[in-house]
Amino acid sequence: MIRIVIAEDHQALIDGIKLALEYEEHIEVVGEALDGEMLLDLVKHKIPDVVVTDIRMPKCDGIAATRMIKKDYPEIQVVAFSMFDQEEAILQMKEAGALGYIMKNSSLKKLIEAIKSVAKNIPFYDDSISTKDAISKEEIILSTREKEILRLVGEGKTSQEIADLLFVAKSTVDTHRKNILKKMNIYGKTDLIRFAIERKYDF
Amino acid sequence: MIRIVIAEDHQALIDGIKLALEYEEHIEVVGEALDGEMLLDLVKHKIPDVVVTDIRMPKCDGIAATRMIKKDYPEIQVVAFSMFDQEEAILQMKEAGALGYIMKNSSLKKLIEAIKSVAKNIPFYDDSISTKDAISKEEIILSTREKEILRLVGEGKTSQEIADLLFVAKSTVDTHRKNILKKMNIYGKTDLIRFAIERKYDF
DNA sequence: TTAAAAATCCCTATTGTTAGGGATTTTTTT
DNA sequence: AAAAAAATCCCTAACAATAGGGATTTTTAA
Repeated sequence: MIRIVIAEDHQALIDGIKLALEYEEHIEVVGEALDGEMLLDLVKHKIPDVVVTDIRMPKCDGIAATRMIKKDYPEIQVVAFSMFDQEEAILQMKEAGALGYIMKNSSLKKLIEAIKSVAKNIPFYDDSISTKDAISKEEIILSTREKEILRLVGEGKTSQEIADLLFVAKSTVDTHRKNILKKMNIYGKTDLIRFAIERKYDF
Repeated sequence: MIRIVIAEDHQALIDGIKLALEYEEHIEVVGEALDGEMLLDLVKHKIPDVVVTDIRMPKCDGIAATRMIKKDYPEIQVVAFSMFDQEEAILQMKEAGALGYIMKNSSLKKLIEAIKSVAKNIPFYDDSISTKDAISKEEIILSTREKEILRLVGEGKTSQEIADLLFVAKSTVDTHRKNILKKMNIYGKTDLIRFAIERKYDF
């Protein structure tokens, strides 16, 4: 379980991140801060595994906060989440000790990848060539048909409805569902509908 | 169905908004723009009902874009989604013709409320007193127990598991589920698990 | 071309949810 | 105190999904 703290000026973005992370089983948001001061306070009390922080923040900016965090808690990894194209900020953040850097145009999916990556001590710099091969990619090896069916499952369709749509037998759809469950290592506890809805943004 | 176009500098925020709106049956995202120029182009081609736009954007800012949109398409309503505490921007946006204004610290839920509100021609200014009573609130009349159970359903728990947690009989949980379905007017087509997951952010 | 992967189909059994009908007790509101 | 609302419980039937086992055909890649 990766315990993270989010520091971000914009509540809406925090909401979006939390919404995306809510369905990540291995990532738990243990705190959120709206400025650098709150962030440092939170880190002290929660001791998270990963800190995701905006660079521009009120009271104390992300770079300064990262420096202090890395000084007191070197084992905590930091992902810088910048809203701006500050190229020099990447360098400053690297110097401050951030292991991940996400650009303003990155998707939430990338952010999640970054969190997982830095948690394993693997750097993740988006839109940079230097570490592209180091990106943690646990490729989902679903076939085209399986993805198609998973999508339809996520849209709330039943096996019978999917079968009718794809002109195949219900038993075929059921078999695909079974194989998807196996590939995804979700045994019993949850059903595929939930999984499909939760992972919808990940296709 | 409210057809909307989102203009927003930050892809991650667009992702978050789309994620939240994906489960809003009455709102459809028909386009997204990363700058003001793209926005004006999109509006021309898609003619949406509502435009959600950031104020600070490359090429052409949200205020200027709003002015042009309201000039050519006065029936299109605009929700300004500002990342900054620019108090003067509210006035400028009002003058430009925006009917809604969401502050940087607003939740995505508020944004959805704003979209629904302006689509009905009702102004929505977050953190302002003037229009607070005009907020569109289709209150969900679920009881405390029902909300509690809906939340647990959304967490992927089965009726039996919920029953054990709440120290009641499974039949009680089932009855609550039935009543929730009735109150929410979801007959057959979808199941409650889906509904609960989809509305999770709305509690 | 041959082996591997993907896609197709069927069977049985169990569990879970929906949908219909009941009913009683507790709490809240008028 | 009486009426309304909320919460509790039970029954049956039907449908849907999971889990286990099989099997064949078509595609793709080595």
